Amino acid sequence: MSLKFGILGLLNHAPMTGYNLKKLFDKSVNNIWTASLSQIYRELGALEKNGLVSSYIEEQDDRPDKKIYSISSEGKKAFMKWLSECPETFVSPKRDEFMLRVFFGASLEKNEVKRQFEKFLEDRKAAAEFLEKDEILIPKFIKSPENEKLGFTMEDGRYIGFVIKRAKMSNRLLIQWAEECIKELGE
Amino acid sequence: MSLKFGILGLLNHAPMTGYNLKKLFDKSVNNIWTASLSQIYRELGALEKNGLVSSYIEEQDDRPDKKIYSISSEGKKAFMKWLSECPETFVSPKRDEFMLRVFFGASLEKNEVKRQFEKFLEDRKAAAEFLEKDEILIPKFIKSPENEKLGFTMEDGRYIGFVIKRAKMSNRLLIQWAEECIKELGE
DNA sequence: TTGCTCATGTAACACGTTACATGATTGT
DNA sequence: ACAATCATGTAACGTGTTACATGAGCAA
Repeated sequence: MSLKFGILGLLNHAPMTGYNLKKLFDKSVNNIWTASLSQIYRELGALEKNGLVSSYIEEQDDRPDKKIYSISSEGKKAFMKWLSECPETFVSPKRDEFMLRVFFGASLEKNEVKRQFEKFLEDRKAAAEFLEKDEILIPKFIKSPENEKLGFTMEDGRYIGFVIKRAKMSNRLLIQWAEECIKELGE
Repeated sequence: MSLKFGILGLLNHAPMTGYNLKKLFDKSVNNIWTASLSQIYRELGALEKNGLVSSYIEEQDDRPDKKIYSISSEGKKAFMKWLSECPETFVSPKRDEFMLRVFFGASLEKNEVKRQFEKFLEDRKAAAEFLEKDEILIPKFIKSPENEKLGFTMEDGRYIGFVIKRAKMSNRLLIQWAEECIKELGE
């Protein structure tokens, strides 16, 4: 239900192709919402049919032609409506495969569980490397030459900062949690 | 893909009906994996077709007859196979509507965003009440009369404890995060 | 008398994943 | 020589959500 609004929200900054949208998705909203290309194309088709976005073709000789999508005024209205109405529920569906494994851990040898936890830890530490080392910095994101045209403002930066902050905090927490679990499994 | 294993894992403790499965899901795996009744029935049908579970009917006079599902040896094998193979990726798909809102927060009035954050906070605090106040205690869960027959051991308790711990830690983190965001929006 | 619990499902729809197809350009 | 990037999609499948249908018993 929200992929729609993710797309509208990005198009609200600047018109772009489905392909571009996917790349922006991966770089920006990705911590929050994932989408595959085919999903995006399908959704764009549906949005166009409903008049929330419009498109035109930009021809290219060397590469496949581009189909550039823009948000319509209808689309802006729909986006703003969604954004401003406060949701009654804040819990989003959770489907965490690793946690399922942990839950059923007793059926497995302790050392095997431990090994899985250790791989999990590695994974989180790799993520930390990326998250903590200035790889994700709001000004960097906003002022990068590729994103310059996207019209992200400093005010956007504040909110993107909130998202990044949460990602960092969560990641640190997961590392701590995993370490404590491993320690408890250790003796 | 994992709903299947969630069901098999619970049936691995004791045979039960789809309806019971749903209730157990809600009480146990719910922090990790959500499933609706119709999903569970459909999945049980598929599992039975593939020989991973079997069922028999227990007739009742006052209430609708029960269809009780048990895990087969095939099912146990499949479950153990899944459980023991270490996943290469630990990131599960994230679709967090509230975070999407935050990401696009700049399009909204600051006070409106703040209001949404405050509702979010309330929500998390309500969850904290439940999580922190001994409502979720492993021994309580395992030794409750209703769960007695489910064959959860103390070893299960350890792992369920890990899950609960993470839920608590995450919730505390979210409260802290939301408070910091609200503070930053405050001035 | 209204709604919850028990207990089964079906059907339609929405959304997500994976695989396939096409084809030039650019970098290693 | 090989892979990645750019750029479009379609098709099939798998999973999740919502609504509907049935029907007794029990508690507020």
